[in-house]
Amino acid sequence: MSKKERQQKLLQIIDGNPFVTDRELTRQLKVSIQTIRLDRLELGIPELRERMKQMAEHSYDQVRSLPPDEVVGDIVDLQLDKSGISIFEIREEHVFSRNGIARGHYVFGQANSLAVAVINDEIALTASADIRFVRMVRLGEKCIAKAQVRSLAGRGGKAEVDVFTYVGEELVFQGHFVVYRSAVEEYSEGGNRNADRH
Amino acid sequence: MSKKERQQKLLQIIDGNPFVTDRELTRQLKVSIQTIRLDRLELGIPELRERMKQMAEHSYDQVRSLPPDEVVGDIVDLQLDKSGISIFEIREEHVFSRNGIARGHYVFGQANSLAVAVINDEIALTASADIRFVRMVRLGEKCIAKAQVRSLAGRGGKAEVDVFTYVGEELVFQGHFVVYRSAVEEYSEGGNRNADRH
DNA sequence: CTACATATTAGTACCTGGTTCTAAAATGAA
DNA sequence: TTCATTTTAGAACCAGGTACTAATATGTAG
Repeated sequence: MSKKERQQKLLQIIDGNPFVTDRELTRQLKVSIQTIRLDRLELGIPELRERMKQMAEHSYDQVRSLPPDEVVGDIVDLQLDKSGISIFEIREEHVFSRNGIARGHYVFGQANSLAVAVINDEIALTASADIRFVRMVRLGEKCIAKAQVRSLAGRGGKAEVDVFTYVGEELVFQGHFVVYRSAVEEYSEGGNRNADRH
Repeated sequence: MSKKERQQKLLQIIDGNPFVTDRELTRQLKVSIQTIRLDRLELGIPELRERMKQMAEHSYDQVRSLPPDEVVGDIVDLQLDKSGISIFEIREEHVFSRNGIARGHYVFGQANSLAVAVINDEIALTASADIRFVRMVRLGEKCIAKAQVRSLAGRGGKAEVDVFTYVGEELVFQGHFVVYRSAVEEYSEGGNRNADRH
């Protein structure tokens, strides 16, 4: 095996399992530990502990900045039981890698989260929805979802919410949501805008 | 400062910054490094490197188990243009932290992904859907989605797919999806079961 | 074949951030 | 005072390295 081949293999192994020590690498590549270390040096791969530290710091930053929270999208305006607006930017993790088109359930998720948030109730649950993906949404586009409460029964009843999602002037998604309110055990998909974060 | 107070403070500091070394802690708490280590021992707090390792492994597991990929759920059976079955287990990251109920767009996403995957076409795109959350899904429950292709127009036409999602015997979700096939630029939400992973 | 360059291996000293253990000193309460 | 608890000190050891020096292999061009 040539040096290049070995270094390619080394990259693969570490990519496949970043938690591998140099000692384990000597076993897999059948070269001395010094060679492994020279290879890492040439390839700019830091030592195991540094790799773990970077991963830990990265995930720590992510946890701080990206709370995997109740809502998809930022709710920028909310008039309870009336209307609401949410903004959601399509990033790498939301699209099909092949063509850069947003995965439907994110677009749906933004609308759904907003529909639930706009209903002023301890527990609001989506019961059903009628939706249309009007045009596909691409990586980098900013989706602005606007919700309007259409009808509103009393506590324990159902509310109807229409959501229209735009990119710029263009309509990309529309949905009609039926949301149940309070203590409804039969019907599913719950949420609460006041939910404790973390 | 009493021992208890100090240990409380130590917990706070490490919670606030898991990357702190014992040496830094001696400065902040004004006790010897041995005391810090005895405190960590009593409190069951592992050493810095172990903390970093755990964080790194945790985030690595998440990345592995949660490929921000084309499909939500594991497709276990697929008869193109006919039917398909997908399994999806509701985990921590899929539920509202407050009540452990699955967020709707994951349940939707499983069904949607399956509806798109079952259509035998380079690019299949969801055009619209009519869905109902029959009962809420809770943390730990395993959703089994079954898709049936109801009608199938030729290439470039539209297909209709029904998806029923069960937890055990119970129906939790049902959806009727209209999926467009091939080179349809107007209609959105795309996917391709053969898409390159990674 | 020889000479030279490159690649590989070996070995030592040293580093961080600890653990484990023993033991001495300080502190507090009965 | 006496005894228990708490705190500090110090030494040996560990993993998983870095940094450096030096010897040995291996390949390749002339």
